[in-house]
Amino acid sequence: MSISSTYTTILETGYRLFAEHGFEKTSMTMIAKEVNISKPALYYHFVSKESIIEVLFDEICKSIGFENFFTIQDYTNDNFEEKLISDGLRIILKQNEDIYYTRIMNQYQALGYRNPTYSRKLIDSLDGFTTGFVALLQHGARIGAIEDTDALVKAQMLTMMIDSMDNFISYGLAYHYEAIWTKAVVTIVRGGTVR
Amino acid sequence: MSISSTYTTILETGYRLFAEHGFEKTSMTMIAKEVNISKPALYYHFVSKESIIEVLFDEICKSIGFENFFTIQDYTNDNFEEKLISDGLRIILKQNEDIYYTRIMNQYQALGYRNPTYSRKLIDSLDGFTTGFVALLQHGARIGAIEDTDALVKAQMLTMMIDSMDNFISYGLAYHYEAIWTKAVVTIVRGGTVR
DNA sequence: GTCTATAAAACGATAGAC
DNA sequence: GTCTATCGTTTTATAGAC
Repeated sequence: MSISSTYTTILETGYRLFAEHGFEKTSMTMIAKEVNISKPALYYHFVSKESIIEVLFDEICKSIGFENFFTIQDYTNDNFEEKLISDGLRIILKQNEDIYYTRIMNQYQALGYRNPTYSRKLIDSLDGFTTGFVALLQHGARIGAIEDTDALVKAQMLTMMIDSMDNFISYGLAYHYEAIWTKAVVTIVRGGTVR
Repeated sequence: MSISSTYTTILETGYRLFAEHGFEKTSMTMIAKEVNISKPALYYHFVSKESIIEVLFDEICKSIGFENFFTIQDYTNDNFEEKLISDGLRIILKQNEDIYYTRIMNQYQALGYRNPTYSRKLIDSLDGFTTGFVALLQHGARIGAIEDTDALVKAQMLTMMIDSMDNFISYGLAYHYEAIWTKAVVTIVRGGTVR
């Protein structure tokens, strides 16, 4: 259809191959073969393998913002706890639909250890979740749905739980994620001050 | 000293280089140069690069058992909560001492996605923590230190929190880990049943 | 935009001497 | 146990025609 349909196909194919075999073990030859073009044609669209990896990362980053999963205005005194539970579970569900996501992110985390460009964006994304949860918890306190204590620590715990659940799910660990997230929300969000 | 001092040096050097540059970007030439031997000398001690990575993994796995951090018998009715907190914080402290640890484990996790030998051992290690926490919580309930509810879910949450804290610390995120772990222990362990 | 052909470098691993 | 020298393969990337 579009004049850059090849461009998109390359990105989609790269996403899959990178997740399956890893960045290093996925060669430009493999991608070209899978897309059914020659290697120089591939280099026409992307100046290097690294640039495919970079563009892919930016695309992924766009889709993982806190606001994509939580809309603070929709939280009321009546639905606060149950909505926080169900919205969190939606994230888990989304990861179950895309088995490649966490495998790819694991590799971007590794890149981040050596390249600040990647770590910066990953940290920003996590910060976005923490900041979002803080705002959500403060909203909850304002409307009288929850206690007004330790918002930052609670938000950091929720961020870590979300991240960790993604990780464990992608590894095929049969944990009780629904019960875990529910308990996290119920006890953490309700719970009082740390001594 | 020992006849296999070179063998040990290779492992230590490999650990550092693999953490710094990654498995793929660390070549046998680099390791040989850093150890100050030739490449064939390196191949005398290890039949392949993969075998260095494997031996390294087994060494690491030995040091991350639940029992290395938590001794159930030492938990009494008086010290239960505070000991669980301090023992957990000891794990965090240990990771701060070895900045390479999480970087290496991140890569073994990636290997595990494609090789069951690695994922099997990683999952066993996590299972060891969950099983250990269950036993610890049941012990706590038996001696009347905590409520006797949802031991498995609580144990899974604690395992995930430990794993996640390691991860976030290694990424340089300045979270309130002490407060987070304390709150996790206090609210999760004390807290009642999930509705 | 896509192709065939190829360059240039790096890699894992080995032969064979000492 | 360690060396020099080298093999065979694969990699990223490009020159140049269409």
